[in-house]
Amino acid sequence: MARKSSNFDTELFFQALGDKTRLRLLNLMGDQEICVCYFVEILGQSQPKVSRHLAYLRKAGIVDARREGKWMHYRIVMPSNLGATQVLRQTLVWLREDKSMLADRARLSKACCTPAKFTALQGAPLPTAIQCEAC
Amino acid sequence: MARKSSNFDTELFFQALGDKTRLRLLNLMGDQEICVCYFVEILGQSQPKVSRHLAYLRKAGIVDARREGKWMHYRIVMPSNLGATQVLRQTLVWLREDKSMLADRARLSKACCTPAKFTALQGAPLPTAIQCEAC
DNA sequence: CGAACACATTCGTCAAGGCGTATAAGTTAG
DNA sequence: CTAACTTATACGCCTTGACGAATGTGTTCG
Repeated sequence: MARKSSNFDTELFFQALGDKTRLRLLNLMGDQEICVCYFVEILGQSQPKVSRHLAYLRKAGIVDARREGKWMHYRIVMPSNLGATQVLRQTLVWLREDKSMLADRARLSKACCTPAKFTALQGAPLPTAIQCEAC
Repeated sequence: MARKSSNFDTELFFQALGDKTRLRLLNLMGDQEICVCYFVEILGQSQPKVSRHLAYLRKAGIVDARREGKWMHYRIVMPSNLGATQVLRQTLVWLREDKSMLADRARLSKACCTPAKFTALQGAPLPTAIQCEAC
């Protein structure tokens, strides 16, 4: 059940955006649905750390998860609150122009094109809806 | 001196927005410049608490202050980072539609029209650039 | 079944920050 | 100068949350 807009936690929403790792995760997701192992590989952070931050984003109503066998796929979902949706969209646009965020996405594209070079990603499902003309 | 965009602290920016009291302060400021004593009166919070939150907003580069005699006037300043500016604008639009935020602004208008009824505001400078046809 | 794998959660530690209270700092009036 | 006034800061207490390390949970495969 979707949380009612009147119950939306604005503080939690902004607090969720107030962390570099979480912003990087959101930037990597963009319009895609991404497997946790890709986050771990691209960010170079520990798996528990990534998982905790994803849980925080989920609690704030910014992302949602889907299980596919052993793998968990995360994607951005627009919040139940319209104002929050607008702010989130603007934030994603902002991130898109940041240099370090651009570098993260570049590494993700590379990993998607040549997953064989990333031993941790053997057999892992590719992000969906990725457009990579080099593949 | 304006802080360079490359040095802008994105985490601090969002963390500054992740507190109800600070959002209320930003909402009250809007396009105006407001005296601290008005914040204290309208929010019904202690003066040190209000002052601490204003200091946090200032540290995050979201507001600036101007001294006028005994009084301090605070106003919103757009951050040095363009993306942050866009997000902040969108956030202010969001707040404008929130019911509790609307009520805060209504109380501010009332206090501006009839400051004599608020003993704490005797002699305090009115917010500037306020449009109040009822006065 | 049990082992291997992907991910989530818990635990202990530590730093950041929110609050009330008290006090300091800056300004003005007398 | 002193007193009154407005605002800022320091202090102690407490909660939240970030981290690494260890452990738990859910799934697949043999």
